[in-house]
Amino acid sequence: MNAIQHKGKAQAGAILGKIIVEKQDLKAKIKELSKLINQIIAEINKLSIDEQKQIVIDKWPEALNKEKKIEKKSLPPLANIEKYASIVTRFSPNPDCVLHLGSARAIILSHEYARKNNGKFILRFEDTDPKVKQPILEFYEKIREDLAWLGCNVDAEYIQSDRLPIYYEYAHKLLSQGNAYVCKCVPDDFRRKIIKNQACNCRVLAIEKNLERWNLMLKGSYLAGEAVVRIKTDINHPNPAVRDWPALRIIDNEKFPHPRVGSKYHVWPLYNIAAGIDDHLMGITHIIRGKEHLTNAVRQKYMYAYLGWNYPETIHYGRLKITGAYLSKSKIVQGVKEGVYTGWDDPRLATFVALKKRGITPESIKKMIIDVGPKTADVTLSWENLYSHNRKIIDLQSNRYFLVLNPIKLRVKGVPSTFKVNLKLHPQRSEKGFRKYTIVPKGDLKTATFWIDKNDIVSLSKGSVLRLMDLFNVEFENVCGNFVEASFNSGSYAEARKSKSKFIHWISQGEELPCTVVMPNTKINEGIAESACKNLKPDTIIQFERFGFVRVHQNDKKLVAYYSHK
RNA sequence: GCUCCGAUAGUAUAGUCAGGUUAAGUAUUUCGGCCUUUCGAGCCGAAGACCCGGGUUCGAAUCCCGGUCGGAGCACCA
Repeated sequence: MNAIQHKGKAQAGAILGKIIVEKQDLKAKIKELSKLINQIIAEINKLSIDEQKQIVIDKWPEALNKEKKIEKKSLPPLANIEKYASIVTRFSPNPDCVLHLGSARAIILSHEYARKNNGKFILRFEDTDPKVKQPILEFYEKIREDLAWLGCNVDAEYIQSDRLPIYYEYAHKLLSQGNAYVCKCVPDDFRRKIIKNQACNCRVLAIEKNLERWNLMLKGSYLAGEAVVRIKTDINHPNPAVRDWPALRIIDNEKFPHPRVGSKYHVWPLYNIAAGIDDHLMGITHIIRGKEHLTNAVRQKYMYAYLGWNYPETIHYGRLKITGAYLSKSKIVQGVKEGVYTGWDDPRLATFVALKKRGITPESIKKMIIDVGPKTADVTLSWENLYSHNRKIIDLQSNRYFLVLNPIKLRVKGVPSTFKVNLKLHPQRSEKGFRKYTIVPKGDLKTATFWIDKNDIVSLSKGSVLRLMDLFNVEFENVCGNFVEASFNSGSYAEARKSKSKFIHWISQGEELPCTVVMPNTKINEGIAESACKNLKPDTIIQFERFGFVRVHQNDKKLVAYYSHK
């Protein structure tokens, strides 16, 4: 058997492996077994491949039937599910930009894992930096819309800027325990010391002193930058970034008011204390976030230990990129602000609103992210992959229409009679109905006039036959000014197939509707669509045959569509 | 520089934890062919990968060590 698979030469190693798997008890005698196998193989390999085949057919006829199995792609199971009564995950964006493909992993994995395990999915806005990463009011709502579009419904929503008293309470607790201190050092001094494993002077202060400083902090006695609450960790921790991390700092609340709570607070929590406390209080069982947070987990575990909490399970996935698109919030924000992009939904961007505009379905994004899974390696996705997922979804639903770019008139002489055609809206689903056109030849020459694409007649010589799809065949004569001259050839589809004629799409003159298609690079294609497109509603995804899928954006006297992909 | 991660075809992923049933499975891509009144879909076929070097072992994609390359963190950002 093995010999046949390998062109008449059996492989000892593979056979040995197979036998051992089937009969574990032979392991002890492996050397003898190996010898035996080699002898047998030597004999078998003397035989011709046909002889080998015959033996197999005689003895094990079923062995040659290959079988194929189809597996469904799904997520690996979550770690330690059994430890928790129910699974809770969260997605926690800073509302400083719209969501984009880079966030897709956090959102879809968190949501998917929650749903798969009958758990809860929480949305938490992490808007605790009114200064450096200023939250912007419009994005709270935009993010909710993005999630809804993706089909990731949230079970609960929290906003951190509503929760400052909670963070204060725990800060107080940690200070009272002596597990945190108010540090008044200049950041540079602190850094210099901590790198050398030296505690700063504030670290050793009495608990009472620290609480006193904390009260002064809250009262507003310190200016921004003058004091910061630090969580004690291990001064000798190998990673300097872990040592005594900052938990709360002072921000000038007049200069930097918060968009939601204004100037109410000047002491703001930093990521690790806010997210750390919230994850516990909200009962998060599995944190799914980017690997840039790997050391944050280490930092937070100190705080969890002080508070007697168990740290949730974590999944730290790698960065996700897609070829040729910026997935950096700052670049997107800057580009939109400067007018480089037409808006958050500029087709060059990989924001969800842009993808939506281009007719990329949320299902396809979901499939792709689940396909990629939760591993820590960075991935660079290719658009082809996303398109392929999307195509599978929209191909089945999208109606077909004709779009003629580079229109030129085709005059067909000698059309023998009136043609009434029914063009299928979908090639595989005739139940979807038809587009109906009537072609009436005019004048003595019985002429019918159409719009066709200039590119379809470029290398044509006199006498070549073209098939107007679903209509009839014409014989090309010449190009005369703005017209392509042709004559009626026959109505036979079979003939066109047989002669391997080119099949082209067409629009009957008078049935045209101006149309522009915006490409993913913002280039604009002007052309005409068939009149049946008149009633298409915005957001509909259709396929222009021999061109590609597009999403209808506007349809008011002129059809404006965004190109998806082939 | 310090501290962590990671590396399977062009892209993505399975297999790695528990070494042998796998000369590496799947999707996409590309190329042939069939089919189809689209250059779409579908069907059939082909191409294409275990980062490198050592070690352990009868046997390594899998375990160990070293290197290379890539990424992240080292903020009073999240």
